[in-house]
Amino acid sequence: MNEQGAFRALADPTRRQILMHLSAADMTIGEVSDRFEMTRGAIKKHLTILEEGNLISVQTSGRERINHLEPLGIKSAANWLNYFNQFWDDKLGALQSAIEKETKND
Amino acid sequence: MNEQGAFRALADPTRRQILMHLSAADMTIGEVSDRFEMTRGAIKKHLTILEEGNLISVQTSGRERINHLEPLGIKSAANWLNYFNQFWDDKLGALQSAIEKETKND
DNA sequence: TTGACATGATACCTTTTGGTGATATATATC
DNA sequence: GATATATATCACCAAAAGGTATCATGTCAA
Repeated sequence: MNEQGAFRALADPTRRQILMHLSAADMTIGEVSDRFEMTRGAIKKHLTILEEGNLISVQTSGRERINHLEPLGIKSAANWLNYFNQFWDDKLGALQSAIEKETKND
Repeated sequence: MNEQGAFRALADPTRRQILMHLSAADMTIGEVSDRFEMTRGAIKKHLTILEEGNLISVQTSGRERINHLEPLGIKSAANWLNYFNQFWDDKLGALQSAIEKETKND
């Protein structure tokens, strides 16, 4: 629950692109902003919103802030969406129930 | 692809609640707005945005408009999120690859 | 300690968003 | 036809979002 922060963060295309970049490697704010034609300030705001949605987490190292992907928010959004699978695809729903069972036994 | 409309629509909590209501039953605009303390006009706007994101589709019947859940948009958002599973949960990723294979053989 | 570098923070601007209220149109129903 | 019902549309408003520019702070390196 509390998927609001995650869905709010996911609504912006720039933020989704940031997540894609962070899936390739952890990055500092500067490294992220190098990949966009936008000021550091704007990127910093996006990173803050991603952090609030628990889609990324941040580790400070000296004067750098290293951003990396965080499962929590992404999973909460994905779980919310997966609720709807049951309404049009029973087979998929059954398999995903199996996954949940499986992952609990880790 | 083109998941922007879906994610934009999902960002608002009222719209996510509407989807939950529509998962129980198809509803006219009036029936949806009866479930919220908000004007019909506001609900109509939300339904338009949900339709633009392909999260619902609408069938006209006389003077009524019947809204019902639509897999397309929800699946496109879910698929986008599922891409990230591979980065922290190999077992889950493997099982979901199996699902994709399975559902293609339908 | 001085200077360069990475980030933090703030004020400001424009556009979008989420909502209201009023009015118009189309369709049932009597 | 007259009237009630369901929705459509439009103007309007306040607040939030997305961006810039500027200045402050903390840290590394010589």
